[in-house]
Formats: sequence, C-alpha cells, structure tokens
Amino acid sequence: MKSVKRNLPTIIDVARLSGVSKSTVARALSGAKNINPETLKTVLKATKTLGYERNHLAQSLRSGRTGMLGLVIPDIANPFWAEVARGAQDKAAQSGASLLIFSSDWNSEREARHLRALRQVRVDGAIVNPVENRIDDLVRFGMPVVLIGSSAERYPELPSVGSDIAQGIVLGLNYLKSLGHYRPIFLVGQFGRLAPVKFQRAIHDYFVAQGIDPDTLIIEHGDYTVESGNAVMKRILDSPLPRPICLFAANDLMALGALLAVRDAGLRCPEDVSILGFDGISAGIFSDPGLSTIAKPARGIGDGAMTLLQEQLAGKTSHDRIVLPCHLVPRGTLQDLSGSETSKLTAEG
Amino acid sequence: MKSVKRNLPTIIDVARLSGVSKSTVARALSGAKNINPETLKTVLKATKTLGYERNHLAQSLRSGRTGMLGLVIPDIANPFWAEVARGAQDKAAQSGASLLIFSSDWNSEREARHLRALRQVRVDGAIVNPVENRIDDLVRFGMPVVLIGSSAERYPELPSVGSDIAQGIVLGLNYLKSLGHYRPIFLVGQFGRLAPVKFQRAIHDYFVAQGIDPDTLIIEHGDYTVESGNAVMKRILDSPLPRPICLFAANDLMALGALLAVRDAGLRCPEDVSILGFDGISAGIFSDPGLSTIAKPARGIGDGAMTLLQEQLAGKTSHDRIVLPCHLVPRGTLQDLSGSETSKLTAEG
DNA sequence: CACATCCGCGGTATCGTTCCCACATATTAC
DNA sequence: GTAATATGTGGGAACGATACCGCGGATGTG
Repeated sequence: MKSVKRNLPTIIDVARLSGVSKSTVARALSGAKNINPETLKTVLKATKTLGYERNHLAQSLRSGRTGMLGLVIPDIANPFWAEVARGAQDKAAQSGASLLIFSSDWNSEREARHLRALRQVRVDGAIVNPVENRIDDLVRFGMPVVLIGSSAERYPELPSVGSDIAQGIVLGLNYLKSLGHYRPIFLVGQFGRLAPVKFQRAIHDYFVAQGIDPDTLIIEHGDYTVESGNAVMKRILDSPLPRPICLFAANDLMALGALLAVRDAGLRCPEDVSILGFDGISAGIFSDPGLSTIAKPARGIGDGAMTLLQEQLAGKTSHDRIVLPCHLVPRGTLQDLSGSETSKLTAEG
Repeated sequence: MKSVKRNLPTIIDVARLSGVSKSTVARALSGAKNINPETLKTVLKATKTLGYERNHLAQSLRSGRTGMLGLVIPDIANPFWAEVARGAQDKAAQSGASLLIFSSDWNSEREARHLRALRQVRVDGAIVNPVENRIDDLVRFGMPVVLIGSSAERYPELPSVGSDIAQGIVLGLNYLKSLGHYRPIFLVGQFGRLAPVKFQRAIHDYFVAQGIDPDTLIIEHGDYTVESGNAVMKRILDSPLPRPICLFAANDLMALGALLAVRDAGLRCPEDVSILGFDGISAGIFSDPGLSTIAKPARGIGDGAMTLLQEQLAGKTSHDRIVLPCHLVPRGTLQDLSGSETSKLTAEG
C-alpha cells in the first residue's frame, strides 16, 4: 500500500507565494472578516496561480465536520428509492453538502457494511431506512440520524419521515368502494417485517369500521418484485374466484407484474380484472392501461428527511416524526362497476 | 462553525488499554504480518471493548488514499443511469471501496460543482460521463479517470467504456428491414452533442451502404424525455406522412412517450404505428405492447468502468477503450410487414 | 563464543488543515 | 497623554492516523 504522491499545492505553498503566513491564508480562504482586503486579493490570486484546492480530508480532520451526509436505502435501481435519493440529494446540494448513497439490496450483511462505512468516513449525519440491522451503533456513536420508512416506529425517539400508509390505504379502499369494488384481493409483502404488518393492520381496521369481518378477506403474499406479482395473479386467474376480480397490491412493481399476467392470460384490464397499485413509480404511466395507484410522496420523503437532518445538524433537537400524505393517481386499471350496477338496479326496480 | 466533539476512542486509547504503543496498534489493525499473534489478540479485544473505529479521515490524510471512488452521471432517477450506478457500485463494493454518486441533471454548472467536490474529497479515482465540462482539470490534477458514454471520443488517450451505438443501430435497422420497415422515421437527441451526432452518422453510413440516399430520410429531434417523444409522435400523426408509420427512437423514454401519443390518438401499436426504442430500460416491459428495443449493457458499463478504474489504480496503465455490444430485445411494438407483403406478392404472382 | 540476521515493537516526524493565543500597529475614549 | 479597544497577522499546537527508522532480544551460523 504505497502512498500516492500527487504533489499538489498546499496552503503553505499559497502562503509562501503570497508572502503571508498559512494562518492568514486559512482565514482568507474560510471567509473570515478580520482580514485586509488587499491581502485577501493577493492570496486569492496566489491560489489561482497555483491551482490550489483545499484538502477536505485535512480540513475535516481538524474541524470535525466532513460536510458529507449518508443515505442508506434498499435499492437504488428501484424507481421509488431513486426518487427518494433525488429528493435528498437536491436538498443536500442546496447547502453545499455532498451525499453518500448506499444501496443495501435488502441484504442485511451489506447494510451492516454500509453502516460501518458511514461511521468510518465520519459523515456528519445519515438518513437510513434500516432493513434489519439495529442502528443503535450509529446513535451510540453520536451520529445524527433521520429514519425513513415504516421501521422508524421501532425507534420512536428518533426523528423520521415516512408516508402515511394507513391514510393511503383508506384513500385507496374508499376509492375502490366508490367504484363498486367492495372486497378486493390484497397482495402484500412478507419481508421488511414492519411494512406488511402496518399494511394489514390498516386493512383490518378499515373493514372492521365498515362492519365487515376482515378474516373473510383474501390476502396473498409477494416479495415486492414484478415476478411475484405476476405469479400471484397467475394463481388467482387459475382459481375459481368470483369475477370480476379486483387486486390491491402493496407496491407498483407487483401490480405491474399482475397486469402482465392478465395480459398473458388473454384477459383484459380493467374489464376482466381491476388493479390498484401503491407507490406511484413512473413506469406506471406506460402500462396499458396506465396503472391506477396510490402515490407515495417519494421525493418529498427524501427532501423532508434531509431537512430534518440539517435541522438536527444545526443544533435544533427536534424529535419530529413527519408523516406525508399519499395521494390518488387514477389512471386506467380500475373498472367503474358502480355505474353499471346502479343502472342494473334501476332497470330492475 | 464550531468543531463537533464526539469524543470517540482513538488509536491511542486502544494502545493505552492494550498496553502497547500506537504504532503496534496501527500495525495490528492494518493486517501487517510482523506482529505477535498474542499482541494482535490483545489489541483486537481492546478495540472491541472500546468500540473503536478507525478514522478514515486521518488514515487517508496520512496514507494518501481515501478508498473512495466517484461516479458522475447525468441523472440518477433515469433507469438507465441507475443501472450503470448499480453495476459500478456492486463492483466497487467487492473490493471494499465506497462509491460517491453524483447526479448532474444535464446541468453544466452542477456538474462542475460535482467535479470540484470529487477533487476536494480526494477520491482515489473517478468514473465520469462528461456532459459538457472539460475534465482536463481532473486529469491535470493527477486523478485516475475512466470515461463512460460517447463523449469519451473527445479524450482518446483516456480509458473508457461505452456501448457500441453503431453496432446497435445496424442491429436495429437490419431487424426493421427484416420486418419490412425500410425507411423508419428517426427520433434523435439534440444535446449532449456527441451522442446524437454518432447516432446520425451510424444511420447515414448504414443507408449509404444500402444504396439509399440518407438525405431523403426523415429525422426528428427530441430531448430524451417522455414529453418530447410524445410531442414528436403527435406531430407525426397529424402530418400526412405515408402509413404505416415506423419510428426508431434514440432512447426508450422518447419511444414510450411516442407510444403514449399513439394510444391517445386512438391508434394501435403495432398495427398502425411501429416503434423501436434504444436503451433497454425496465419500464419497457410494462407498456402494452411491450417496447421492442435495442438494449445497452447498462450494468456492464458500470461494471466495466469500475474494473478499468481499479486496474488503473493498481498501477496497470491500460489505456483501453472497451466497447460493449448492444443486443436486441424484441417485444411487441414492431409489426411484421414482411409476411403480409410476401403473401400479397405470391397472391398476386 | 563472536557475529550476523530476523522478529516484534516503540519513538518520532509527518500528512494539510484549523484553532487558539500572542503580538504589533492603528484607532478610539477619557 | 495614557489606557482601552480594534484590527490584521504570525507561531505553534492540535486533529488521528501511518511511514520510517532504529533498538533490544531471540535465533542461526562458523
């Protein structure tokens, strides 16, 4: 491991060239005010001549702040998380901080590695969606942390931002009801532990409030991938379940997978099968029909988390939990049964 | 700007606890071999007791290597680039390096800022797709650089990896020809300068070789977004161009936008309009029909670039240019006119 | 038994900054 | 006129780690 000699100009070189001490150069460069404008000009000229760039490493070592923030998410290639990352990065960039993005791939060991890396590079703070690992290490380490996602509930004392899953589900179920879909089949996740539980609890509560026994509902399980959505829908179509079928999936990828299965079976959406997704990824625009979905405020989550983190960094010890509302994105995968039913009723009555 | 005191254990604390000097601790922790196994064990135990974590900052300052690599791409929210990032990150993770991902948003000023950040953070090397900025600064700075994308051609002396656009276009045009689409309308980009030029040159060469005057081709321009593809297709459908129409778009997003326009116009794909994309993003699976496209090896580009960078870091001064082939992903947006034509011919003959 | 060799370890200088304090000079106040 | 404050500057000690050199003792060789 030989040391890499790039021989770059240091603050001392600048000092020598401009005929002042390194302290003065440091002051000039840090924008301190007790400095002679004349000297400032000389120093600035010298830095330009030498092509000097401040060494962040040394600066951080001395000052204790790196100006770097960390973001740990499950999968950067997943459009939803990519949006979250964009939101966080944009916000970070506004204040000149750079963002380290780590993708854990739902892999606990990998996540642990990333968390360690975060500590070792001494990021000033981190936003993390903990898949499995206990983030106690980070906190004990004294690092400002903001949580995203539902796992935040495990750490009520930490600031966090998430979307209001329960509200989104109520929104979706009310919408389905208004279209005449009273008992959709549900497709929920199975890992990540907390998210599926929350999802199911919200469903449960909704139907209890409606006076419907939640235990009579059909609930399928998938792993948030296109493939699993596809497989589940295939199974459903092969089964003798009463038609028309309506599926409410816990994420858009599974919903789109299900849509593919419908198409492959030679059936039509929404005529034969109605589908409602959850996430609001952009790929949902392109399907035919466009995927109706409950959109999570992805970019807002990234932005909000970064805001919270920066507040924390600035000394405000706000232990906020921000919950952003989901909103409905009606496109074309839901059939309106209410019209036909009422007309049938009136025709019969 | 107060210095942040987190009061973490340092190597000195470990040394004190284990009753050796800090030099010995450093050796123990760096995995040097001239160390007593007994001492090693004591030291390791002490680090665990104290919860000690090496300070990367100090280590890097002294050793001259940060163990961090940089990646500058146009847009992390674009599925293609997200895939590239994944490829690079996976490869980097294998050797324990962490990757700094910067997204420039096709914004030259932002890109410049990222490039500067790269230098200031002292990354060991960088992979960059230069939108506009001259990366001479990086090179002059002595930083190992690997280029991705077509702009690499401006810097023939630098190692780079890209996809074989020309080969992909030939592949696409041959495929179109085999289906009976002899003169597709082209939808190419207009910024990023080099990419569209390469695209058009490849088209030009192909048709010259076919004995067709390239100047008689219809070439439209877009800006790589869904919206621009949509707008162009609307214009095409409003025009009195001969049917059936076939469009060859320079990226999938524009192709999908065009597909949407076809649907909105009440026409059908591929019966009324055939579309071929370029990129191979996953959203193309979900459209109906699925988008036929020429797939660029996105993950392979990220992986290859990282490999090249690591070789360069290891001292091998390979000035390679790796060009990865594109491959055909036939789905459903292309109508096969060859069959109907031949049958017509035989019927007539 | 004298001498060279090797292993394991400690001391010190160093990486490039910033922070703190001291100092000289200039300005203001009484 | 002296004291008190401001202003701009320089010197040196950190920050936390590694590189380098040299030292004592165990081992090997004739």
